[in-house]
Amino acid sequence: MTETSTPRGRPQAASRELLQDAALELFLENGYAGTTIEQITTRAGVSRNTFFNYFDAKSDVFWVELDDALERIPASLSTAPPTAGGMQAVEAALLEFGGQFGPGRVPFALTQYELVGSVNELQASALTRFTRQAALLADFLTSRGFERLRAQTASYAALGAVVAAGQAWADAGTARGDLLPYLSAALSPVIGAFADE
Amino acid sequence: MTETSTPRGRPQAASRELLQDAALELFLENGYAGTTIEQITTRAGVSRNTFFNYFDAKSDVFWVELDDALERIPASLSTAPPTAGGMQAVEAALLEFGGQFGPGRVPFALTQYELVGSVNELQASALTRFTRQAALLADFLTSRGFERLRAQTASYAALGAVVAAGQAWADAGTARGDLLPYLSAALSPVIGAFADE
DNA sequence: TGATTTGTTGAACTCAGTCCAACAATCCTA
DNA sequence: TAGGATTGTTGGACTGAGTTCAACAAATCA
Repeated sequence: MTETSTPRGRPQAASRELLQDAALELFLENGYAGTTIEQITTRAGVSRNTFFNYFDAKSDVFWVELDDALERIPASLSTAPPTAGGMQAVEAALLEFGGQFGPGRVPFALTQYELVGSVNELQASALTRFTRQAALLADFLTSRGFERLRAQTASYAALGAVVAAGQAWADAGTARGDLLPYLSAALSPVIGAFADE
Repeated sequence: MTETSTPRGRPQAASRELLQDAALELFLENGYAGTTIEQITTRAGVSRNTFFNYFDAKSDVFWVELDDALERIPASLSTAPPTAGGMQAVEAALLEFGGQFGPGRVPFALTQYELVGSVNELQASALTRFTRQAALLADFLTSRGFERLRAQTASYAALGAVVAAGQAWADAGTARGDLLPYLSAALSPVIGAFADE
């Protein structure tokens, strides 16, 4: 599977995890905006530029956990039976996505989602992710016979539901149980609206 | 209405319109990313810092026309008869918003919406606007008795429809007629899904 | 005339992100 | 055991948005 033999050149002095740990610590101590890339790399024991060997942007660290979960959506979509409707497949994929989170696993981005409202970099990176996923869903839906505008609208609406559910769940604080109930409640009217092809 | 008497201190050397004209010219000539604030202010005949007396960010110029139209939404919402459903009021407000655009009036942001995908500042500023409007709609819907999560989801979905319609309309190129048909097509399933209170 | 108000300017600064050339640590081959 | 190739790290210089602040300029008002 993964590369087992010893790698070729100079060994890595850092890793995504190392930098991520340093960064999240600092985000908690000084806030996202109050943390510079230099502080992150200093704590990780490498130089500033090395950061960009592992992440494209400071904001990428903010989203790592969500990104990992988002990555599986395409695979999840492709396992949908061709007999099921497009929207049902989307619903299943998004519920599978949401099923990964619970009281014991709250992605950092969600615990701090108010930040997205106030930090430019986070807004930009949030929208990047939203539009990427929307394009993914919309392509899938068009491949299932949806007309373009309808596919786009349905995708935006479904992802909007995911975001709303995530925020409501995060707002629920320590009392929150699983994300799933929030997600399926938010998703169901949207799926229903676009399901009848 | 507006201040009629002569203003007190030093007269303005610039104006939003002056800077906007200079900026949009340069955006067309060199692209958004290829235009610096300094170039804008130089063309407008003022100094760099003066730009920030009139706009909070370079990206604000990109959205001016849309911002102007968005400003009227709260007023539009408040004119809705209390007898009408919340979603009907939202639909009416968004259609009124969309009704302002046609082949003769295509906001700059829409003619160049692909840019939003590639320029960080534009992504951030786009999401700012999206969330601001969403908060507005959600507050309105909660005031009409919607439960929070439902209000948020419906707001995101409705605005998603607006965005999808705007993009589809922009994609239609010179052949496009009014925005309204696109908008009402995108909006109708969403309104229907959340209408039955 | 001088005080007040409002707007403009320049300078210095922070920080994310980019680019590039020098260098360091490893493995592989002869 | 010495080269070469490979991979990663580092430092330096740079761009450009956005912020802050103090100095200055142009107007009105008393």
